[in-house]
Amino acid sequence: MHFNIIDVAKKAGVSIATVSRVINGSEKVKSETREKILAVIEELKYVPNPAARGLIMRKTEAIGLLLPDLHGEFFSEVIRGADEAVQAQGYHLIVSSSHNDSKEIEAALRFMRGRVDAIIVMSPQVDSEILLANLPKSVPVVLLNCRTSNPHYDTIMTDGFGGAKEMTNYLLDLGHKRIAVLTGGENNIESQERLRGYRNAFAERDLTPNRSLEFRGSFTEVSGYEATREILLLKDRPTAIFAFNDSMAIGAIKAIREEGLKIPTDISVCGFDDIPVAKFLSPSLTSVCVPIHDLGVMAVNRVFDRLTKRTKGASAHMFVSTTLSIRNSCKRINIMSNLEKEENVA
Amino acid sequence: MHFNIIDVAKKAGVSIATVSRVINGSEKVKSETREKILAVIEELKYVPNPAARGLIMRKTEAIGLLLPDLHGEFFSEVIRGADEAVQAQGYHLIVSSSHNDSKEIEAALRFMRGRVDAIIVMSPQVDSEILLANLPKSVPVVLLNCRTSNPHYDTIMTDGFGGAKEMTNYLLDLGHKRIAVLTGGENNIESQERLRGYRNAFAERDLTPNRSLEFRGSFTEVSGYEATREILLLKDRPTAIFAFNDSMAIGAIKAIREEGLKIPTDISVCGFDDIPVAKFLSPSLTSVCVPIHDLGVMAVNRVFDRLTKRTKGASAHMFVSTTLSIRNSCKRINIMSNLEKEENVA
DNA sequence: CCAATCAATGTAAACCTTTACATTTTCTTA
DNA sequence: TAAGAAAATGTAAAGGTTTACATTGATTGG
Repeated sequence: MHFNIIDVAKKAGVSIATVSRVINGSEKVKSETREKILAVIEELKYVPNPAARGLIMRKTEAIGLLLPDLHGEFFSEVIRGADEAVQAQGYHLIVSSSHNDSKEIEAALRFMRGRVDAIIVMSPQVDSEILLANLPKSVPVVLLNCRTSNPHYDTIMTDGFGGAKEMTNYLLDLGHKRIAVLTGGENNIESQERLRGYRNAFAERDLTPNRSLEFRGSFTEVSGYEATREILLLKDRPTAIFAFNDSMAIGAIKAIREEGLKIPTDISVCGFDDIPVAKFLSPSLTSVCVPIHDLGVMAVNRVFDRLTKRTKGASAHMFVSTTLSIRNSCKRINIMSNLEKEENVA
Repeated sequence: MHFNIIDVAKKAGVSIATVSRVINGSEKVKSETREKILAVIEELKYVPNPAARGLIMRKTEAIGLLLPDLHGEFFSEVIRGADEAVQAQGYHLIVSSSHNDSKEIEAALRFMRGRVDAIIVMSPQVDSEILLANLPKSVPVVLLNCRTSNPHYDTIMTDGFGGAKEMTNYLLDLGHKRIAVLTGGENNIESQERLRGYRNAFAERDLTPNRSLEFRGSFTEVSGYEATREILLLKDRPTAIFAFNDSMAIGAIKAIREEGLKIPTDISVCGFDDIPVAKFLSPSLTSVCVPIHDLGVMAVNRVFDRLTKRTKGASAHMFVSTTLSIRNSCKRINIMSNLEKEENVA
């Protein structure tokens, strides 16, 4: 059984108010009294109940973080960044996963009611309506890569369009024409944006990307692996595979290796996100670098801005740009030598 | 502003008790009344405050999970397993990281007071005393890979000793004699156990492992990378590197590649944990397979056992055994051909 | 030596629920 | 139709805190 503040007060022969005062360091308490109380606290190993305190203070010192999933390095990094930023303020993190399911989102958001001072939601799949309907009105909310344009909330979006476009341009510049893409889910905003970027890069060169080279994955290693096996069966094999995240790229690499092909000699592969392990793969993976860790930090910092300065100001909409991390998994295609080869064959 | 149960009661023209009854589905309320209340709840978008409910019910429907770190696939998998098991019971997870710092452990444990129904702690580094002093007495606790032999708590331990021994035997059987190891921190129980297993495998063959081949890492890619660079400088280079976790193995692979060496042709590498990405590396990484995800599940299940059956029974001490995941990063050394080579040189 | 001031401490309301017990309303049945 | 039972609803305490306000005791100035 745990003791409460009343037990401490009784044992120390004072009122609970005085105990509360020494716990919170505030007010002036006769040092004699203070020490006596401290001694009792130590003896009873009394720990204040933060839930009760949160109730009356309307301050929990916790931030809620709702992610689609807890699986893999991407989310792991977001969590780490958020946790870092939160700990720096003496706060704590309450993490939940939604699996892109509106019921789970609702459950998680309910759970957080009264338990957190602010909420960060990352939900690239579940659409506006459902999400917004469940968002609490009483605490600050930051939307991370959510498919909503509601200007009422603070939002942070990574530039999937720009990143994918840049990567596609890079591949096109290397001479690749047949570039297969591995997309995430149909209605995943991140996947959609990346697809848009990919297509746009082609369009700007008056090229039409081949729709039959757009393969549907689900941001998992396995889905990348399977889609790539299909791709490798194609008679006119693409010269490059652009996976819309690194996990799928990792799956793709495995499938390619199993087929006895060499990367990037036989086929180029690149990913998106630039998760920490990307640079350690072999060949090291060329990827679109998203500052994943910083995404978490930024979201938390935004939350604290709201929390401290009672900034009633208009909501902020941040756009996080990406950079290319060029490594060794993509190769220039020598068109001339290709032509020559064909000529030789002819 | 959020509404509370009193607002709902007023608006519906009933008492808060009745509102509470319809919220909790219990008791019999005239269906007419029930519907009216439900309508008001809907209208006001009322969500009960679980913190307040937790206070009086002494049940929060949350489980605390305290990990050394939130970084990387290993912890990510533990979290995922725990989250899965917890969600299956309609519970939620409160995750915190301690960074192996006793102050942070204390802070996290304080935070959890009154906020969780049970706590799972993984703390391979901070020692018994400090940990035990801060553990709550009022809720079930499960210790995951902690350096304590206190029989009072439920514990789950992975068999680091057995796993490392098995892997070392595997390497010895392949003909390796000079096997370098990359350890975790000095006072990390997991690292200690693995080191013990490694040494024991040698001892059982009446061999003495070369202490100068025990390199100190910290379970991170970078530390594995750096230690390996040192190793590669050795005049009498080891034929195999056994990293005590996969992250360090990944770092080792990078260092080896940078040196222009081939795995496993020039040097064998293996890891520990068998994180999901291990099988996707190239060469795919031979590793000691720890059922990471299941560790989380087991811990949670143990917690629910305590929570449901008020099992006052003696605490359980589970020992999780490992298996070898043999892949392509380790090669048999042909001792004969080595000898021949030397002879040729001579 | 008394009133005024100030420091130290105590009392009780508030935060938002749930629920045992009390009360009111409705329904049965003689 | 009245009494008694059953059903529906209400009242208030409890859970563990914080804090505005009240009270006590000591100190100071006249």
